[in-house]
Amino acid sequence: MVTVTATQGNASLAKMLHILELFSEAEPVWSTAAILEALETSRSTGYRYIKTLHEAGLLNAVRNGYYTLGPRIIEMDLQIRLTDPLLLASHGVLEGLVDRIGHSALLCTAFRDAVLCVGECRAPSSPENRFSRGQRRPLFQGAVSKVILAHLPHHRLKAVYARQREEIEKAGLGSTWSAFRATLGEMKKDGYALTVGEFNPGVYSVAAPILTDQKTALGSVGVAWDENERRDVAVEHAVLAVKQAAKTISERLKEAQGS
Amino acid sequence: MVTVTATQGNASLAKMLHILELFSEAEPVWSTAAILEALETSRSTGYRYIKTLHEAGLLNAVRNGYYTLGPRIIEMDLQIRLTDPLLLASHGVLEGLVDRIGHSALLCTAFRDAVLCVGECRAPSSPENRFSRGQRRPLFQGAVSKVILAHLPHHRLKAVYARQREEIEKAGLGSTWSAFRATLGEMKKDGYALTVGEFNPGVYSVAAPILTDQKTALGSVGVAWDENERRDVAVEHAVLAVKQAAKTISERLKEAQGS
DNA sequence: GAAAGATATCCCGCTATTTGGGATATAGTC
DNA sequence: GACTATATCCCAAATAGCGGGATATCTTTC
Repeated sequence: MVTVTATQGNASLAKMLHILELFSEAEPVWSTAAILEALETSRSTGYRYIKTLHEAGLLNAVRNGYYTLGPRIIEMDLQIRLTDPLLLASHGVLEGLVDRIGHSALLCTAFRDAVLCVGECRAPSSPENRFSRGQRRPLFQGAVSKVILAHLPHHRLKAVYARQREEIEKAGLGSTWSAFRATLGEMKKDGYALTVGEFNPGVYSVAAPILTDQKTALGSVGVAWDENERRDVAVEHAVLAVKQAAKTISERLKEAQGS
Repeated sequence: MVTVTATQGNASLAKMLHILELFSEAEPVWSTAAILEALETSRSTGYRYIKTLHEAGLLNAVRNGYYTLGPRIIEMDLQIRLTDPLLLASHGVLEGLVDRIGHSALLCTAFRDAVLCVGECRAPSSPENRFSRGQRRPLFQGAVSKVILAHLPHHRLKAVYARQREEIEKAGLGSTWSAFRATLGEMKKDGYALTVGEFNPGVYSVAAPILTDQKTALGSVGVAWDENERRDVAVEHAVLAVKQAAKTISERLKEAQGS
């Protein structure tokens, strides 16, 4: 677990928010006692934090003294779904991709030093997978991630490299800054990324960047399919379709920006 | 807008969280300046709050000095979707309802003095409506709400009545506590609620409660259709199907509880 | 329906923490 | 690579949160 770094001065604020980080798929329900222990604070303070979060709707009391993440989160996610320009601009496009390629499509965006899936459209045949909205993915594996990485703004990229030099080398993206930039430059020139079995074994993935006017990435669109699935889809065809989809979304975003 | 009541002692904590309440469908993007003004606090403090929320991922920096709700919310919503017992227990059931009735189905739960939609399954013909996951609905209008209200635990109901006496009377649920209880008792006996055009004009709605062992509501399932849509579905049929669905979900929850 | 057992809130002096105004550093723009 | 706007840092003062214990509220049990 990554501890949220409270820069200075507002330790209690960050500490309170840290409670939200405790909840996971494996441990979705926390007792007050467990929260208090995890916080390493006095009973009073812990209860106060819990109460505040509860009043804000970010925590939900289930049975006696047990909490889960709260309903306000569900509400706020809807608020985002209704207003996120990226998501709105992709309406219909993902569906179109699925129709054309026959495999599941994904919409992603950068989040910290990772990539977050914000939209998806599953192919009819496709099994329930782990690529739903809200899924976090590593920044250095998989086509949707790599293609975003390649189109990150200058300084963002530099900051990422400083923090993740080791991971970047491990992912085979270059052992020096210039090698790293060269690898990404190649991808940038192609305008798409293709990976095989990086994030999930045996899974093909093709992705293209959604770009601003300044040619930096707002996100990416991609399709993925298992190597054991029907292979009659030419990779080139997928590349074209994905690039087309990305372009459509990019242009819609520019329009929305203008209005 | 309902101001979150900070009980005591932790005003700054609540104030920070209040920033999240600023964002709405109508105003999804806020400038730092506007946030600072809304907070009525010093520049330093406001920036600190924003920074803390930003570090927690609850705020997202878009362009220079402008924020939207952050990606962590999307992640946490997934975390809830993957673990919420109510939602998990309803998997397949909503789809079954839609197949049987031919109209859109809804899964709801109580939240503060309102009802929150947490799941939906739209009928193929059904238009994009406003009943998605995350939508808040009044507690005193519409079948899904009323049926939850009728099965609220004793003290919850009393508290609600104290706060919302006026609204309750306006909704025709009774002008005294005993009349209110009588109205709800009727509904409780029936085991379902039927409303016509309460929340949305011209919309029929049938709902049944999802109950615990103690016969208090964890939520409700319902179906809704426009009066102008195909009317060949007998209301009685819908009632039976909805009650059946609610029963199935209730039983699944008990099983899950036990294991 | 009333009592026992938990769970959460309140009280209030103390002191650590946040506060806030201005200077400074960073990021984004041209 | 220089400029403007945005965000962070610095530090003294004091406010507002902290914590230990008592109390109130809710839940369960008989």
